[in-house]
Amino acid sequence: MMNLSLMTLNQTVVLDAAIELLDETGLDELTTRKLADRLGVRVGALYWHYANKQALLDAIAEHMLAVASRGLSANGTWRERVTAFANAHRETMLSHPDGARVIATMSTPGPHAIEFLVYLLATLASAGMPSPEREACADVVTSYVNGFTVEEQARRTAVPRAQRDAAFTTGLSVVIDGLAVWVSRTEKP
Amino acid sequence: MMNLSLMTLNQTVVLDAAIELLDETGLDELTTRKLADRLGVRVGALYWHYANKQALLDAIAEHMLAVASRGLSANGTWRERVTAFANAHRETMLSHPDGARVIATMSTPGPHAIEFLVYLLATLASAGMPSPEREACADVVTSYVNGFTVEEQARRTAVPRAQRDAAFTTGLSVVIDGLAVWVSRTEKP
DNA sequence: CAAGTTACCTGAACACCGCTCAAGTACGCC
DNA sequence: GGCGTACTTGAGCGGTGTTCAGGTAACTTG
Repeated sequence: MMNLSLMTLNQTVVLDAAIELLDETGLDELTTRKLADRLGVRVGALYWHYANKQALLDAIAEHMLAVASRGLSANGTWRERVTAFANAHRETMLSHPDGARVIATMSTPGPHAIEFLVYLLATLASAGMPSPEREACADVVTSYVNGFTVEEQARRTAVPRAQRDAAFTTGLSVVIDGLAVWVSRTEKP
Repeated sequence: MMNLSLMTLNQTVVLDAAIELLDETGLDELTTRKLADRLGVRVGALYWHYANKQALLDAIAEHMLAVASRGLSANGTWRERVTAFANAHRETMLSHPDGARVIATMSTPGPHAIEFLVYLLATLASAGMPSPEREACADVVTSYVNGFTVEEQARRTAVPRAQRDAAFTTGLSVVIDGLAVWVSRTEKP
């Protein structure tokens, strides 16, 4: 006896189905039972492959951040690289419904999440930013992107995409100009 | 027959009990049944006073922001006022367990939430910031504070409070320096 | 090839959750 | 005293994440 999809379950198959379901129905409708139905399987089967639902959501977040990391280049000025980081971060979150919530409520950052963050820290280091302030400055960027995008995606408002992009870009310029002040302040004396 | 607390239920009593329960157990344990137990009442009674659980959480958020607004003064430079706003925002969120989540997932901003935001917008206006950019700059501040504090409170990490305060203050300085660049840029020409 | 071990899945529950609503109770007012 | 309003109960609905003994199929081994 084989299941409907003629395919044994494994972590990747479950993950892909979960992402499909997320894309079609949003995070609130992503339940273990609906996921099991889609896979032609009973609920309990899922728990063989993922310890619990949060572990599955963490896997989704990891997958998203892996995609985001792929697009980052080591070339360009630090301003360009910070901009690329922030845009990739936001774009990734917006690429799935409730993607911002999925990433914000991630319980343990995986290797790709760390790699993603390290890119930002390395960029700030290359701009000459010393270490105690560097982490705080990285937090400014990630906090801004997170805060902006979570709210943007939570409100189902009819503000057109182009306008939201403009607001994000303006805000990002403010942040980067703030970083530039600190860079010049620490490299001058 | 009177209930245990010798007190008829009303919106304020329910709200106060909900805040107590939030303080003692956190948002995940704040359930309608536990709240009813605490009030010596059955679950259904709550729904006479609040349409649903989200309405009750919104009331908690409103109450928190009302407290936050009370501390804001109209005096000082725009930098001092933005700093006061950001500190009050964070302090309010940290004043209850999961307070950041409560405020971030607020469905409809009430009058106190609006009053709070208007303070920031008015401050930026008084600094000479013109209108299309002003809203984006306010978003930078609120997004940063939200993003920072949500993550700070979500991670139950053992980073000492003083260190988190320092990181927040450093990040806030970056943001304000960024705003200052835009202020001087728009008032000079 | 038979027996045994492992990997995976089912079936059936458990303990919760937010929410609804007819029926009951207590109160103030005419 | 009777009535109407304000509030609460009691019971239940449909949903959630999670558990686990027991089944089933496939691979390994003697």
